[in-house]
Amino acid sequence: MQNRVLLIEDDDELRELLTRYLTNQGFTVREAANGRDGLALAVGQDCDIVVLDIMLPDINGLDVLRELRGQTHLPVILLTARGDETDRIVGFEVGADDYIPKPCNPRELVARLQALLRRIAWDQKSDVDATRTYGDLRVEPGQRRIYQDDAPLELTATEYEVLQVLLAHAGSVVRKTDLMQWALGRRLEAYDRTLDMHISNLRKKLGNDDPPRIETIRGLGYSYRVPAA
Amino acid sequence: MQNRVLLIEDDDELRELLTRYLTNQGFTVREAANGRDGLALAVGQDCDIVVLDIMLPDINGLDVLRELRGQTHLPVILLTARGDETDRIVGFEVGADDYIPKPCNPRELVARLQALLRRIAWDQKSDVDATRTYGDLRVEPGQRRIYQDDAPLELTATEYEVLQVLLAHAGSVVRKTDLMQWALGRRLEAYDRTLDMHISNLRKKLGNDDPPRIETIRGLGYSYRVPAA
DNA sequence: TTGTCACTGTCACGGCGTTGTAAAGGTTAG
DNA sequence: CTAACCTTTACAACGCCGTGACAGTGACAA
Repeated sequence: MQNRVLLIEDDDELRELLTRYLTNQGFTVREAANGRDGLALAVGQDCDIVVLDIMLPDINGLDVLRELRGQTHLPVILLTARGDETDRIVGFEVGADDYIPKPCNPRELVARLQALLRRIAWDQKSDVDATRTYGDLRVEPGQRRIYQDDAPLELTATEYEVLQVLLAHAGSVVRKTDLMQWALGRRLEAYDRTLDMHISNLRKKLGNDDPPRIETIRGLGYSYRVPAA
Repeated sequence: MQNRVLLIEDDDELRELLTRYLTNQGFTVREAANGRDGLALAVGQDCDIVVLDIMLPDINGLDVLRELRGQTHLPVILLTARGDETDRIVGFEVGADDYIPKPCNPRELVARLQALLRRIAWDQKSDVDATRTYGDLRVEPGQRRIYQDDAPLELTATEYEVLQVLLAHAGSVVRKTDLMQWALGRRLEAYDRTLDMHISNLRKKLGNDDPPRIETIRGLGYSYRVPAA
Protein backbone atom coordinates (compact mmCIF):
# COMPACT_ATOMS: atom_id res chain seq x y z
CA MET A 1 0.00 0.00 0.00
CA GLN A 2 1.29 3.40 -1.01
CA ASN A 3 0.88 5.65 2.04
CA ARG A 4 0.46 9.37 1.63
CA VAL A 5 2.23 11.64 4.11
CA LEU A 6 1.58 15.34 4.51
CA LEU A 7 4.75 17.07 5.72
CA ILE A 8 4.22 20.51 7.26
CA GLU A 9 7.67 22.03 7.90
CA ASP A 10 8.99 25.51 7.20
CA ASP A 11 12.71 24.72 7.11
CA ASP A 12 13.30 24.11 3.39
CA GLU A 13 16.41 22.07 3.89
CA LEU A 14 14.94 19.72 6.46
CA ARG A 15 11.70 19.42 4.55
CA GLU A 16 13.44 18.40 1.36
CA LEU A 17 15.69 15.98 3.19
CA LEU A 18 12.75 14.27 4.82
CA THR A 19 10.77 14.26 1.60
CA ARG A 20 13.59 12.54 -0.21
CA TYR A 21 13.98 9.98 2.55
CA LEU A 22 10.28 9.24 2.88
CA THR A 23 9.89 8.94 -0.89
CA ASN A 24 12.74 6.45 -0.92
CA GLN A 25 10.95 4.49 1.75
CA GLY A 26 7.89 4.18 -0.43
CA PHE A 27 5.71 7.00 0.86
CA THR A 28 3.97 9.56 -1.28
CA VAL A 29 4.83 12.95 0.18
CA ARG A 30 2.92 16.23 0.01
CA GLU A 31 4.67 19.28 1.35
CA ALA A 32 3.56 22.50 3.00
CA ALA A 33 5.89 25.23 4.25
CA ASN A 34 3.42 26.91 6.61
CA GLY A 35 0.39 26.21 8.73
CA ARG A 36 -2.23 27.72 6.46
CA ASP A 37 -1.22 25.67 3.42
CA GLY A 38 -0.81 22.60 5.58
CA LEU A 39 -4.31 22.88 6.98
CA ALA A 40 -5.77 23.31 3.53
CA LEU A 41 -4.01 20.19 2.26
CA ALA A 42 -4.89 18.19 5.34
CA VAL A 43 -8.60 18.81 5.18
CA GLY A 44 -8.43 18.01 1.49
CA GLN A 45 -8.24 14.38 2.70
CA ASP A 46 -5.59 13.49 0.20
CA CYS A 47 -3.29 12.04 2.81
CA ASP A 48 -3.21 9.24 5.36
CA ILE A 49 -0.99 10.80 7.99
CA VAL A 50 0.45 14.18 8.93
CA VAL A 51 3.93 15.15 10.13
CA LEU A 52 3.66 18.58 11.70
CA ASP A 53 6.39 20.92 12.91
CA ILE A 54 5.40 22.96 15.93
CA MET A 55 7.50 26.01 15.00
CA LEU A 56 5.86 27.49 11.96
CA PRO A 57 6.10 31.02 10.55
CA ASP A 58 2.39 31.84 10.47
CA ILE A 59 0.16 29.77 12.73
CA ASN A 60 1.56 27.89 15.70
CA GLY A 61 1.71 24.17 15.03
CA LEU A 62 -0.43 23.43 18.06
CA ASP A 63 -3.13 25.71 16.71
CA VAL A 64 -2.93 23.91 13.39
CA LEU A 65 -3.43 20.68 15.26
CA ARG A 66 -6.36 22.09 17.23
CA GLU A 67 -8.01 23.28 14.04
CA LEU A 68 -7.40 19.95 12.38
CA ARG A 69 -8.88 18.01 15.30
CA GLY A 70 -12.03 20.04 14.98
CA GLN A 71 -12.59 18.38 11.66
CA THR A 72 -10.86 15.01 11.47
CA HIS A 73 -9.12 12.28 13.40
CA LEU A 74 -6.28 12.14 10.91
CA PRO A 75 -3.17 10.72 12.59
CA VAL A 76 -0.61 13.42 13.42
CA ILE A 77 3.05 13.17 14.47
CA LEU A 78 4.55 16.33 15.95
CA LEU A 79 8.08 17.55 15.34
CA THR A 80 9.36 19.79 18.10
CA ALA A 81 12.52 21.18 19.62
CA ARG A 82 14.21 18.72 21.92
CA GLY A 83 13.43 18.99 25.57
CA ASP A 84 10.45 21.26 25.27
CA GLU A 85 8.32 19.37 27.69
CA THR A 86 5.43 21.81 27.75
CA ASP A 87 4.90 21.58 24.00
CA ARG A 88 5.09 17.85 24.24
CA ILE A 89 2.42 17.43 26.91
CA VAL A 90 0.19 20.07 25.37
CA GLY A 91 0.63 18.41 22.01
CA PHE A 92 -0.70 15.13 23.31
CA GLU A 93 -3.55 16.88 25.06
CA VAL A 94 -4.58 18.64 21.89
CA GLY A 95 -4.72 15.32 20.12
CA ALA A 96 -1.35 14.44 18.64
CA ASP A 97 -0.65 10.74 18.21
CA ASP A 98 3.07 10.93 18.57
CA TYR A 99 5.94 13.29 19.07
CA ILE A 100 9.52 13.32 17.81
CA PRO A 101 12.17 15.73 19.04
CA LYS A 102 14.23 17.59 16.46
CA PRO A 103 16.73 17.07 15.03
CA CYS A 104 14.94 13.92 14.16
CA ASN A 105 16.38 10.69 12.94
CA PRO A 106 14.65 9.88 9.63
CA ARG A 107 14.73 6.18 10.40
CA GLU A 108 12.88 6.78 13.63
CA LEU A 109 10.36 8.97 11.87
CA VAL A 110 9.68 6.21 9.37
CA ALA A 111 9.43 3.62 12.13
CA ARG A 112 6.89 5.72 13.99
CA LEU A 113 4.93 6.49 10.83
CA GLN A 114 4.66 2.82 10.08
CA ALA A 115 3.77 1.90 13.63
CA LEU A 116 0.93 4.40 13.60
CA LEU A 117 -0.38 3.35 10.20
CA ARG A 118 -0.21 -0.28 11.25
CA ARG A 119 -2.13 0.47 14.43
CA ILE A 120 -4.89 2.10 12.40
CA ALA A 121 -5.06 -0.83 10.03
CA TRP A 122 -5.32 -3.24 12.96
CA ASP A 123 -7.97 -1.25 14.72
CA GLN A 124 -10.19 -1.18 11.70
CA LYS A 125 -10.29 -4.94 11.56
CA SER A 126 -12.21 -6.57 14.36
CA ASP A 127 -9.73 -7.71 16.95
CA VAL A 128 -12.02 -9.55 19.32
CA ASP A 129 -10.98 -12.79 17.63
CA ALA A 130 -8.37 -13.35 20.31
CA THR A 131 -9.83 -16.71 21.23
CA ARG A 132 -7.48 -19.33 22.59
CA THR A 133 -7.96 -23.06 22.65
CA TYR A 134 -6.52 -25.63 25.02
CA GLY A 135 -7.60 -29.10 24.05
CA ASP A 136 -11.38 -29.15 24.28
CA LEU A 137 -11.53 -25.78 26.04
CA ARG A 138 -11.95 -22.49 24.19
CA VAL A 139 -11.55 -19.10 25.86
CA GLU A 140 -13.58 -16.22 24.40
CA PRO A 141 -12.31 -13.15 26.25
CA GLY A 142 -14.76 -10.81 24.54
CA GLN A 143 -17.73 -12.76 25.80
CA ARG A 144 -15.95 -13.62 29.01
CA ARG A 145 -16.92 -17.21 28.44
CA ILE A 146 -15.09 -20.51 28.27
CA TYR A 147 -16.49 -23.26 26.08
CA GLN A 148 -15.96 -26.96 26.53
CA ASP A 149 -16.59 -28.74 23.26
CA ASP A 150 -18.63 -25.75 22.06
CA ALA A 151 -20.86 -25.82 25.14
CA PRO A 152 -20.42 -22.78 27.37
CA LEU A 153 -19.31 -23.47 30.93
CA GLU A 154 -21.49 -21.77 33.54
CA LEU A 155 -18.73 -20.02 35.42
CA THR A 156 -18.93 -17.24 37.98
CA ALA A 157 -16.78 -14.17 37.49
CA THR A 158 -14.09 -15.42 39.85
CA GLU A 159 -14.11 -18.92 38.43
CA TYR A 160 -13.61 -17.49 34.97
CA GLU A 161 -10.60 -15.53 36.17
CA VAL A 162 -9.03 -18.47 37.95
CA LEU A 163 -9.46 -20.90 35.06
CA GLN A 164 -8.35 -18.32 32.55
CA VAL A 165 -5.11 -17.71 34.44
CA LEU A 166 -4.46 -21.43 34.76
CA LEU A 167 -5.06 -21.89 31.05
CA ALA A 168 -2.76 -19.02 30.15
CA HIS A 169 -0.05 -20.88 32.06
CA ALA A 170 -1.17 -24.28 30.78
CA GLY A 171 1.47 -26.93 31.39
CA SER A 172 3.35 -25.01 34.04
CA VAL A 173 2.72 -24.45 37.70
CA VAL A 174 0.99 -21.34 39.01
CA ARG A 175 1.82 -20.66 42.61
CA LYS A 176 -1.14 -20.10 44.89
CA THR A 177 0.07 -16.66 45.86
CA ASP A 178 0.29 -15.60 42.20
CA LEU A 179 -3.03 -17.16 41.31
CA MET A 180 -4.59 -15.26 44.18
CA GLN A 181 -3.07 -11.98 43.07
CA TRP A 182 -3.92 -12.37 39.40
CA ALA A 183 -7.36 -13.89 39.61
CA LEU A 184 -8.71 -12.52 42.88
CA GLY A 185 -6.65 -9.35 43.01
CA ARG A 186 -5.55 -9.68 46.61
CA ARG A 187 -2.83 -11.26 48.70
CA LEU A 188 -3.03 -14.80 49.91
CA GLU A 189 -3.32 -14.75 53.69
CA ALA A 190 -2.79 -17.68 56.01
CA TYR A 191 -5.76 -20.00 56.48
CA ASP A 192 -7.52 -18.50 53.46
CA ARG A 193 -9.34 -21.39 51.81
CA THR A 194 -11.04 -19.33 49.13
CA LEU A 195 -8.82 -20.47 46.29
CA ASP A 196 -9.21 -24.12 47.24
CA MET A 197 -12.96 -23.70 47.01
CA HIS A 198 -12.83 -22.11 43.58
CA ILE A 199 -10.56 -24.88 42.35
CA SER A 200 -12.90 -27.47 43.78
CA ASN A 201 -15.90 -25.89 42.09
CA LEU A 202 -14.03 -25.58 38.81
CA ARG A 203 -13.07 -29.24 38.88
CA LYS A 204 -16.69 -30.13 39.39
CA LYS A 205 -17.80 -28.01 36.45
CA LEU A 206 -15.05 -29.33 34.21
CA GLY A 207 -16.02 -32.90 35.02
CA ASN A 208 -13.94 -34.80 37.55
CA ASP A 209 -11.69 -36.62 35.10
CA ASP A 210 -8.84 -38.89 35.96
CA PRO A 211 -6.13 -37.69 35.80
CA PRO A 212 -7.54 -34.37 36.93
CA ARG A 213 -7.25 -31.45 34.49
CA ILE A 214 -6.28 -29.16 37.33
CA GLU A 215 -3.38 -30.83 39.00
CA THR A 216 -2.37 -30.03 42.57
CA ILE A 217 1.29 -29.44 43.19
CA ARG A 218 1.38 -29.81 46.90
CA GLY A 219 2.93 -26.89 48.73
CA LEU A 220 3.18 -24.85 45.55
CA GLY A 221 0.05 -24.35 43.56
CA TYR A 222 -1.88 -25.72 40.64
CA SER A 223 -1.27 -26.59 37.03
CA TYR A 224 -3.69 -27.14 34.16
CA ARG A 225 -2.70 -30.01 31.93
CA VAL A 226 -4.14 -30.10 28.46
CA PRO A 227 -5.67 -33.52 27.81
CA ALA A 228 -3.85 -35.56 25.18
CA ALA A 229 -4.99 -34.53 21.72
CA MET B 1 -13.72 4.57 30.44
CA GLN B 2 -11.73 2.79 33.05
CA ASN B 3 -8.52 1.78 31.32
CA ARG B 4 -6.55 -1.26 32.37
CA VAL B 5 -2.78 -1.28 31.97
CA LEU B 6 -0.55 -4.33 32.16
CA LEU B 7 2.91 -3.33 33.40
CA ILE B 8 5.69 -5.82 32.67
CA GLU B 9 8.82 -4.64 34.47
CA ASP B 10 11.30 -6.55 36.58
CA ASP B 11 12.70 -3.66 38.62
CA ASP B 12 10.49 -3.78 41.71
CA GLU B 13 11.12 -0.18 42.64
CA LEU B 14 10.33 1.28 39.22
CA ARG B 15 7.34 -1.00 38.81
CA GLU B 16 5.81 0.06 42.07
CA LEU B 17 6.50 3.71 41.38
CA LEU B 18 4.78 3.54 38.00
CA THR B 19 1.91 1.52 39.39
CA ARG B 20 1.27 4.13 42.02
CA TYR B 21 1.43 6.94 39.51
CA LEU B 22 -0.81 5.25 36.97
CA THR B 23 -3.33 4.30 39.61
CA ASN B 24 -3.45 7.91 40.72
CA GLN B 25 -4.14 8.89 37.14
CA GLY B 26 -7.18 6.67 37.06
CA PHE B 27 -5.79 3.55 35.43
CA THR B 28 -6.27 0.05 36.72
CA VAL B 29 -2.85 -1.60 36.84
CA ARG B 30 -1.85 -5.23 36.67
CA GLU B 31 1.77 -6.13 37.27
CA ALA B 32 4.15 -8.81 36.13
CA ALA B 33 7.81 -9.06 37.07
CA ASN B 34 8.94 -11.26 34.20
CA GLY B 35 8.15 -12.09 30.62
CA ARG B 36 6.46 -15.41 31.14
CA ASP B 37 3.94 -14.11 33.66
CA GLY B 38 3.44 -10.97 31.60
CA LEU B 39 2.58 -12.97 28.51
CA ALA B 40 0.11 -15.10 30.39
CA LEU B 41 -1.62 -12.06 31.82
CA ALA B 42 -1.64 -10.28 28.47
CA VAL B 43 -3.38 -13.06 26.59
CA GLY B 44 -5.93 -13.17 29.37
CA GLN B 45 -7.31 -9.99 27.79
CA ASP B 46 -8.07 -8.37 31.08
CA CYS B 47 -6.17 -5.29 30.02
CA ASP B 48 -6.45 -2.63 27.35
CA ILE B 49 -2.79 -1.75 26.87
CA VAL B 50 0.64 -3.11 27.74
CA VAL B 51 3.75 -1.33 28.99
CA LEU B 52 6.70 -3.65 28.39
CA ASP B 53 10.29 -3.37 29.54
CA ILE B 54 12.77 -4.76 27.05
CA MET B 55 15.28 -5.92 29.66
CA LEU B 56 13.66 -8.80 31.49
CA PRO B 57 15.22 -11.58 33.54
CA ASP B 58 13.76 -14.54 31.67
CA ILE B 59 12.54 -13.87 28.14
CA ASN B 60 13.76 -10.87 26.17
CA GLY B 61 11.09 -8.19 25.96
CA LEU B 62 11.21 -8.28 22.18
CA ASP B 63 10.48 -11.99 22.21
CA VAL B 64 7.58 -11.35 24.54
CA LEU B 65 6.30 -8.82 22.03
CA ARG B 66 6.77 -11.23 19.14
CA GLU B 67 4.88 -13.94 20.97
CA LEU B 68 2.13 -11.50 21.89
CA ARG B 69 1.74 -10.34 18.31
CA GLY B 70 1.19 -13.91 17.29
CA GLN B 71 -2.05 -13.82 19.23
CA THR B 72 -3.36 -10.28 19.58
CA HIS B 73 -3.08 -6.70 18.42
CA LEU B 74 -3.08 -5.39 21.96
CA PRO B 75 -1.37 -1.97 22.01
CA VAL B 76 2.16 -2.12 23.41
CA ILE B 77 4.49 0.63 24.61
CA LEU B 78 8.13 -0.40 25.04
CA LEU B 79 10.42 0.79 27.80
CA THR B 80 14.07 0.61 26.87
CA ALA B 81 17.49 1.93 27.76
CA ARG B 82 18.12 5.38 26.35
CA GLY B 83 19.91 5.52 23.06
CA ASP B 84 19.68 1.89 22.17
CA GLU B 85 18.73 2.49 18.60
CA THR B 86 18.78 -1.13 17.50
CA ASP B 87 16.23 -2.18 20.08
CA ARG B 88 14.10 0.76 19.14
CA ILE B 89 13.95 0.03 15.44
CA VAL B 90 13.55 -3.69 15.98
CA GLY B 91 10.83 -2.96 18.50
CA PHE B 92 8.79 -1.09 15.96
CA GLU B 93 9.39 -3.77 13.35
CA VAL B 94 8.16 -6.47 15.66
CA GLY B 95 4.98 -4.53 16.26
CA ALA B 96 5.37 -2.09 19.12
CA ASP B 97 3.15 0.98 18.99
CA ASP B 98 5.42 3.30 20.86
CA TYR B 99 8.69 3.49 22.67
CA ILE B 100 9.89 5.44 25.69
CA PRO B 101 13.52 5.60 26.78
CA LYS B 102 14.33 4.90 30.41
CA PRO B 103 14.50 6.57 32.83
CA CYS B 104 11.04 7.53 31.77
CA ASN B 105 9.06 10.52 32.80
CA PRO B 106 5.78 9.23 34.24
CA ARG B 107 3.90 12.19 32.81
CA GLU B 108 5.15 11.36 29.35
CA LEU B 109 4.20 7.73 29.82
CA VAL B 110 0.68 8.74 30.76
CA ALA B 111 0.47 11.18 27.86
CA ARG B 112 1.50 8.46 25.41
CA LEU B 113 -0.81 5.89 26.97
CA GLN B 114 -3.72 8.25 26.56
CA ALA B 115 -2.76 9.23 23.04
CA LEU B 116 -2.68 5.59 22.01
CA LEU B 117 -5.94 4.71 23.72
CA ARG B 118 -7.57 7.74 22.15
CA ARG B 119 -6.34 6.73 18.71
CA ILE B 120 -7.85 3.28 19.16
CA ALA B 121 -11.15 4.72 20.34
CA TRP B 122 -11.26 6.98 17.30
CA ASP B 123 -10.45 4.23 14.86
CA GLN B 124 -13.05 1.91 16.23
CA LYS B 125 -15.79 4.50 16.34
CA SER B 126 -15.40 5.27 12.66
CA ASP B 127 -18.68 3.74 11.59
CA VAL B 128 -21.07 5.14 14.21
CA ASP B 129 -22.79 7.21 11.55
CA ALA B 130 -23.57 4.26 9.34
CA THR B 131 -26.71 2.20 9.66
CA ARG B 132 -25.97 -1.19 11.17
CA THR B 133 -28.05 -4.32 11.52
CA TYR B 134 -27.90 -6.96 14.24
CA GLY B 135 -30.30 -9.79 13.63
CA ASP B 136 -33.77 -8.27 13.51
CA LEU B 137 -32.58 -4.90 14.84
CA ARG B 138 -31.46 -2.03 12.63
CA VAL B 139 -29.77 1.12 13.95
CA GLU B 140 -30.36 4.32 11.97
CA PRO B 141 -28.04 6.90 13.56
CA GLY B 142 -29.30 9.61 11.23
CA GLN B 143 -32.81 9.36 12.61
CA ARG B 144 -31.65 8.26 16.08
CA ARG B 145 -34.03 5.35 15.75
CA ILE B 146 -33.75 1.61 16.08
CA TYR B 147 -36.06 -0.65 14.09
CA GLN B 148 -37.12 -4.14 15.02
CA ASP B 149 -38.27 -6.00 11.92
CA ASP B 150 -38.82 -2.64 10.17
CA ALA B 151 -41.05 -1.38 12.98
CA PRO B 152 -39.51 1.51 14.91
CA LEU B 153 -38.96 0.95 18.62
CA GLU B 154 -40.41 3.73 20.80
CA LEU B 155 -37.25 4.52 22.68
CA THR B 156 -36.41 7.54 24.79
CA ALA B 157 -33.17 9.39 24.12
CA THR B 158 -31.27 7.59 26.85
CA GLU B 159 -32.65 4.22 25.95
CA TYR B 160 -31.50 4.76 22.39
CA GLU B 161 -27.98 5.55 23.58
CA VAL B 162 -27.79 2.55 25.87
CA LEU B 163 -29.06 0.10 23.29
CA GLN B 164 -26.91 1.60 20.57
CA VAL B 165 -23.79 1.12 22.69
CA LEU B 166 -24.74 -2.44 23.53
CA LEU B 167 -25.35 -3.18 19.86
CA ALA B 168 -22.05 -1.62 18.81
CA HIS B 169 -20.41 -4.22 21.06
CA ALA B 170 -22.84 -6.99 20.23
CA GLY B 171 -21.60 -10.36 21.43
CA SER B 172 -19.11 -9.00 23.92
CA VAL B 173 -19.44 -7.68 27.41
CA VAL B 174 -19.82 -3.97 28.10
CA ARG B 175 -18.85 -3.09 31.63
CA LYS B 176 -21.37 -1.04 33.58
CA THR B 177 -18.87 1.72 34.19
CA ASP B 178 -18.17 2.01 30.46
CA LEU B 179 -21.81 1.80 29.49
CA MET B 180 -22.55 4.60 31.92
CA GLN B 181 -19.78 6.75 30.49
CA TRP B 182 -20.60 6.10 26.85
CA ALA B 183 -24.38 6.21 27.00
CA LEU B 184 -25.12 8.55 29.90
CA GLY B 185 -21.92 10.58 29.76
CA ARG B 186 -21.13 10.44 33.44
CA ARG B 187 -19.36 8.25 35.94
CA LEU B 188 -21.05 5.37 37.63
CA GLU B 189 -21.37 6.18 41.32
CA ALA B 190 -22.17 3.73 44.05
CA TYR B 191 -25.86 2.98 44.56
CA ASP B 192 -26.75 4.55 41.22
CA ARG B 193 -29.52 2.38 39.82
CA THR B 194 -30.24 4.48 36.75
CA LEU B 195 -28.61 2.07 34.33
CA ASP B 196 -30.46 -0.90 35.77
CA MET B 197 -33.72 0.92 35.16
CA HIS B 198 -32.92 1.71 31.55
CA ILE B 199 -31.92 -1.89 30.97
CA SER B 200 -35.14 -3.06 32.57
CA ASN B 201 -37.20 -0.74 30.37
CA LEU B 202 -35.27 -1.75 27.26
CA ARG B 203 -35.89 -5.40 27.95
CA LYS B 204 -39.59 -4.71 28.23
CA LYS B 205 -39.66 -2.86 24.92
CA LEU B 206 -37.58 -5.50 23.14
CA GLY B 207 -39.96 -8.20 24.34
CA ASN B 208 -38.89 -10.34 27.27
CA ASP B 209 -37.52 -13.23 25.27
CA ASP B 210 -35.87 -16.30 26.65
CA PRO B 211 -32.91 -16.31 26.57
CA PRO B 212 -32.90 -12.55 27.14
CA ARG B 213 -31.39 -10.44 24.39
CA ILE B 214 -29.66 -8.29 26.95
CA GLU B 215 -27.75 -10.67 29.11
CA THR B 216 -26.55 -9.77 32.60
CA ILE B 217 -22.96 -10.61 33.43
CA ARG B 218 -23.10 -10.35 37.16
CA GLY B 219 -20.56 -8.06 38.71
CA LEU B 220 -19.44 -6.79 35.33
CA GLY B 221 -22.04 -5.47 32.97
CA TYR B 222 -24.30 -6.44 30.12
CA SER B 223 -24.00 -8.07 26.74
CA TYR B 224 -26.36 -8.01 23.79
CA ARG B 225 -26.57 -11.36 22.10
CA VAL B 226 -27.77 -11.46 18.53
CA PRO B 227 -30.55 -14.04 18.22
CA ALA B 228 -29.60 -17.08 16.16
CA ALA B 229 -29.91 -16.27 12.47
C1' DT C 1 5.32 -49.10 60.47
C1' DT C 2 3.35 -45.60 62.92
C1' DG C 3 2.42 -41.08 64.43
C1' DT C 4 2.48 -36.25 63.64
C1' DC C 5 1.67 -32.25 61.16
C1' DA C 6 0.74 -29.28 57.55
C1' DC C 7 -1.69 -29.04 53.46
C1' DT C 8 -5.71 -30.04 50.67
C1' DG C 9 -10.77 -31.42 49.28
C1' DT C 10 -15.32 -30.38 49.97
C1' DC C 11 -19.83 -29.87 52.36
C1' DA C 12 -22.98 -26.69 54.11
C1' DC C 13 -24.25 -22.30 55.63
C1' DG C 14 -24.34 -17.23 56.48
C1' DG C 15 -24.11 -12.83 54.91
C1' DC C 16 -23.30 -9.30 51.77
C1' DG C 17 -23.43 -7.23 47.48
C1' DT C 18 -25.78 -7.13 43.09
C1' DT C 19 -29.78 -7.13 40.30
C1' DG C 20 -34.94 -6.62 38.81
C1' DT C 21 -38.72 -3.88 39.11
C1' DA C 22 -42.58 -1.15 40.92
C1' DA C 23 -43.63 3.25 42.43
C1' DA C 24 -42.67 7.88 43.80
C1' DG C 25 -40.13 12.14 43.06
C1' DG C 26 -37.99 15.57 40.30
C1' DT C 27 -36.92 17.94 36.07
C1' DT C 28 -37.55 19.74 31.62
C1' DA C 29 -40.05 21.02 27.34
C1' DG C 30 -44.01 22.53 25.10
C1' DC D 1 -50.26 22.87 33.57
C1' DT D 2 -49.30 18.70 31.51
C1' DA D 3 -46.73 15.10 29.72
C1' DA D 4 -42.67 12.71 29.02
C1' DC D 5 -38.76 11.16 30.89
C1' DC D 6 -34.78 10.67 33.93
C1' DT D 7 -33.59 9.56 38.56
C1' DT D 8 -34.23 7.97 43.17
C1' DT D 9 -36.22 5.11 46.66
C1' DA D 10 -37.59 0.90 48.43
C1' DC D 11 -37.95 -3.88 48.69
C1' DA D 12 -37.60 -8.56 47.32
C1' DA D 13 -34.91 -12.15 45.26
C1' DC D 14 -30.86 -14.18 44.14
C1' DG D 15 -26.00 -15.27 43.39
C1' DC D 16 -21.76 -15.73 44.91
C1' DC D 17 -17.91 -15.38 47.99
C1' DG D 18 -15.77 -16.51 51.96
C1' DT D 19 -15.66 -19.35 56.41
C1' DG D 20 -15.73 -23.07 59.73
C1' DA D 21 -15.59 -27.77 60.25
C1' DC D 22 -14.08 -32.18 59.28
C1' DA D 23 -12.13 -35.74 56.55
C1' DG D 24 -8.46 -37.22 53.52
C1' DT D 25 -3.68 -37.22 52.07
C1' DG D 26 1.14 -36.73 51.48
C1' DA D 27 5.71 -35.63 53.79
C1' DC D 28 8.74 -36.67 57.24
C1' DA D 29 10.86 -38.43 61.40
C1' DA D 30 11.39 -41.76 64.86
